[in-house]
Amino acid sequence: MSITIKDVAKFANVAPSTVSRVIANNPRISDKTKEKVREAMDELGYHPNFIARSLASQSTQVLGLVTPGSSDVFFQNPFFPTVLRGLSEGAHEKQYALQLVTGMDEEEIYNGVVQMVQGGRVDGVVLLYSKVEDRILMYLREQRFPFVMIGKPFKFVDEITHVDNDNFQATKDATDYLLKLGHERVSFVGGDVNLVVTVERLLGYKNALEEAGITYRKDYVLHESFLLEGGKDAVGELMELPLSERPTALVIADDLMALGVLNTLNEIGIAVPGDISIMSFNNVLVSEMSRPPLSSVDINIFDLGYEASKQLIKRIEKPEEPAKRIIVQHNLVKRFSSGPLTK
Amino acid sequence: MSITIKDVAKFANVAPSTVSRVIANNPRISDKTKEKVREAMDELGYHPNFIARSLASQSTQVLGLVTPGSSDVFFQNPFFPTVLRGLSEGAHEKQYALQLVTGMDEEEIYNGVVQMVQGGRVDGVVLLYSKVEDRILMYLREQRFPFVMIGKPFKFVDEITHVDNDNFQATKDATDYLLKLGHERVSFVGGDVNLVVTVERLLGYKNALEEAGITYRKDYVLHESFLLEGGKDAVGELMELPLSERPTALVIADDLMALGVLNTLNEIGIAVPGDISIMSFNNVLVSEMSRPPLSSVDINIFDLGYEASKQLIKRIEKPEEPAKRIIVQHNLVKRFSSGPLTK
DNA sequence: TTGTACGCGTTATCAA
DNA sequence: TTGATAACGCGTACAA
Repeated sequence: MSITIKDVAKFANVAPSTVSRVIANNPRISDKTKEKVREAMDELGYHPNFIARSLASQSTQVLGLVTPGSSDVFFQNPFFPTVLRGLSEGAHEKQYALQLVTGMDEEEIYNGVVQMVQGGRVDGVVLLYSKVEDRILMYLREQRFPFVMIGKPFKFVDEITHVDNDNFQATKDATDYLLKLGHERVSFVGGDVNLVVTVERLLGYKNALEEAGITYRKDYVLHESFLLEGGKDAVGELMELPLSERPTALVIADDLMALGVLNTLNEIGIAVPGDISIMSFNNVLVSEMSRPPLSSVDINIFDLGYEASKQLIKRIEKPEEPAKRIIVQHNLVKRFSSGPLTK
Repeated sequence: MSITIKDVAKFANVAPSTVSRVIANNPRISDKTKEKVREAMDELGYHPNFIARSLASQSTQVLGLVTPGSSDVFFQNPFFPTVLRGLSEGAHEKQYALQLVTGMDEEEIYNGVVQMVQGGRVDGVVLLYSKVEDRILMYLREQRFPFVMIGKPFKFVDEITHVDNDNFQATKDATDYLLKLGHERVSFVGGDVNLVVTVERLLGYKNALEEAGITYRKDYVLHESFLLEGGKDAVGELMELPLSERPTALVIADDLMALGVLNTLNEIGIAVPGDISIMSFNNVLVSEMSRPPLSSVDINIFDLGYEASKQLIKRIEKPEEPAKRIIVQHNLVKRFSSGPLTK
């Protein structure tokens, strides 16, 4: 068994409660006693027991992280490590630890969240995604448990503190950019339609077309999984269109998908950006290393994570404050996968 | 305040201890009482408080995950998400949660581990790396705290349970493969020399050369960071060699580095595999999508993680069992970045 | 088979 | 400024 507060108390000839106060740096303890107690702690190699502290104070200093149901594919996406780094840094600054919900499907993850929350394992939760329908969100809301979301809530936007990009504007910017390069047949390749981010981006895309006076075509809009395979499939679908109607530019909602597209186009002998321009999202590391390097909307993933943990901690410490919407800047990074229309 | 064991006890007209026993499914409780208590739990929506349980039972059902000091670059590497997925699955099967140590540098992470361990936050720890000198490992060893390592311990190999590839043999296989293709000037591009995996791979490389009767050249061995930039720098160094002495094949210790190499070679007009063959390690997702697709040694990263959490849980539950060395299989995946010597 | 009583290591309230 | 003492919610030895 390790050294407890009682051992320190005995050693320093004070009461356990006094030791506790020294740990909390309570101003009503004399400097002399503090000194004495701290020496005792050092001498004995005392470390506070977090579990006991949590039980007594009803707070754990731990944040729970919730990934979408398909956590296997989510982990694969370079988005995840970066957002995690941001979360980690934000949490660390305030001495919070990070705990992951494990589980293979949505059901398991839901149960994991309930256990975490009811079991008092965490003080708050970060949802690393935003879905159109979400049991987990509904549950947390019902419980009035502190949580923040990365992304835009589908409902209750001004009740839920969330950290998001302006995905509508970002996609509009991306689309505008391609339109200004002279492209008129611009296609949108989005991810899972159950994700709010997909919905928002699609709206931004449509809006850009509209303002440019270009008719929206349903067969120019594709939805695939946020992965390499998704990119391949997308190309297949577009190539079914008659040659004269094929898009000359693509807005792709994720770099990995874009990589898939790039490779598939390469295989069938279509040049980028010669025949087709590509603009994608996230600006992860690999986007720089593809052939050609991808033009991509940098959404500052690290900041999304960093802000999320900061906001959650605020929410835990001051639950009465109103919900906030934090917008993280985006900016277009133009590389070589996009260029002016050549024909 | 939420429902406690006492509320359930009152509701079901039994003692709190009886409820506790029902939760533990103690065989000495009659089926009738169990039934009654379970109904009460359902009725009241009872969920056990993990913190209280942890304090009483001195166990948390949480595993701690420790990344190397440079966690920012570690997170970037596609190795991380995959190993995490494995860890998560292994932990979830046994109802363990995962907690991350946060911290920006080695010092902070060390402190995080000490807090985690002394604070009783976790039942065991997984080290996701193996370094030549490691305070954290020394600390855990001194404390006799349950931990496992992914990779091969530099010291105390048969005292520490670890999950590893046979990196010596894997690199030997990779090198042999290139030698058999006719290459004689084979270079080795390794990662951080403080990592044991780098040391092991270098030994395997040397051994393969030796058995093939090829003299080892120091200037054919490079050490860079496990990232894209590392790959670029490596090419720079090799190009300083006189043309006739430049290697015709490269063994590269990481796919990301290999990607960097690939791109840099491409920029300066050197063909792969025409002029230089490349064989790399890890076989992460992007290796398939590069131009040309990378030949890579698949080290089954998921299994490394999965086995690690399984072994750690065993170790927690049966601390008296002897340490084990678990070897995860590797296999060469031949794609298009490697080919026969052409001159 | 079930209940009583205590301990786990803290924090917090109330006196002194 | 400090010390008793009672929570916090659960597990378990011992008693019944």
